[in-house]
Amino acid sequence: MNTTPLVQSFVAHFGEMGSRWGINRTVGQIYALLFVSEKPLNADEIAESLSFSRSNVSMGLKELESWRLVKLQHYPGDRREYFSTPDDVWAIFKTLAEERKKREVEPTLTMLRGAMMEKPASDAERHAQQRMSEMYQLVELVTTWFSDIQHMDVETLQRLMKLGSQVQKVLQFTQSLSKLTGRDTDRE
Amino acid sequence: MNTTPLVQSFVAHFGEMGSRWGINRTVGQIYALLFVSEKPLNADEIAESLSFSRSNVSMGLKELESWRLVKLQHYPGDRREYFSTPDDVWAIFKTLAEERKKREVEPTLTMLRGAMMEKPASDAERHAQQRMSEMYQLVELVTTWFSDIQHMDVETLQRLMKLGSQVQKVLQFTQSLSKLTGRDTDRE
DNA sequence: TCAAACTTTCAGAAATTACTGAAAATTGAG
DNA sequence: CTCAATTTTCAGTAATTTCTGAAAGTTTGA
Repeated sequence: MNTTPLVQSFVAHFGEMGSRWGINRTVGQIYALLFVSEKPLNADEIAESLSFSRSNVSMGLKELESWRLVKLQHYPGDRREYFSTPDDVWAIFKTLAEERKKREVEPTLTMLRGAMMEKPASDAERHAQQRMSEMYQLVELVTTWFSDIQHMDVETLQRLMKLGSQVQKVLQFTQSLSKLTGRDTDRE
Repeated sequence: MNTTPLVQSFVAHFGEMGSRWGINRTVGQIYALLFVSEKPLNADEIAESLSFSRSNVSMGLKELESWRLVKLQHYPGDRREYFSTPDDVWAIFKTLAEERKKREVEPTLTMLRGAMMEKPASDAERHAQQRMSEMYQLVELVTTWFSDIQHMDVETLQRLMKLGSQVQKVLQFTQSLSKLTGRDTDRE
């Protein structure tokens, strides 16, 4: 496997970023390599390209599978497993967001809910609960919204994106409109 | 410093989550403690509460300062520095998003721009550049949109949030409206 | 059922990251 | 300016995470 300097710098960048993220260097690099590869790669090809041990690649792929970020396929007459990333970048983004939500956001919300249920034993606890509740509301707000977006198709999304800061104007407009029509656009 | 079990579990959770994030356990715990604390704390109080060495707290606070997540204040007649987190959770969220963008997104975009400028030397490179360009567009789209949201005030934001999945409907509605009025709501 | 082809597991080694205590630097009151 | 209070730095150690090679496990075709 010959990797060109172009691909190499991309792969290296993902390695560095990966470790700044929760993901480790190896995993980041494997992902980057698969992302730009023209065709699916098997574990040995990956190991050779990145100069990792075969077992390290196996671990990395397992991790990527747990994130649902790689596709696995077979070729007739070849028993090896070939890996690739999904083509649609938006789909990749959605998967990533979903997975992070499950791993990072949900446990936090659960913990906060638990803490908020406790009877406060002091002024300090009352204050702590108040703060936790503020955090809870924000996180819920953001994730709800995020999941709404997640269910949009690419075209709608791109239109919404292009709309950009006008979202605010649109919002104000629909609100004043709802007063006229009497139909509330607000969920409350 | 006596920390109640309620606060302790909150702090512990942030420690664990912190390491799953890019931030280390110590930093996560210090932040959590400050977040729920009724009043600003000095470094010694933090060190005692969390049983960290004084120097570790110093490092952690420095890191939090670099993320602009803590406020520093002084009390008359007391030379020690007292730390707290901003009150407004939305402001905290914005700061965090801004900082992550600067540290993680910008460098990636720069790298991608660079790679995309290169003259492709092969079919494989052409394909790699195509993929990078797809990634670039997605990241730009999401960050542009994010920064639009960042500039909204809390009230508008909360209305938008409550609107939720109806955003899609609103969007479709405004689009059909623009055909009637001839005024394009689209930036393109 | 066997054996070759391939993948996974795992204990220990290597590398990285976090933490501490001691010492240096800074700060501000007198 | 001096000195005590406070904070920061940093070299060394501890803890954690990553990576490897060897061995065990699995799959499939003959």
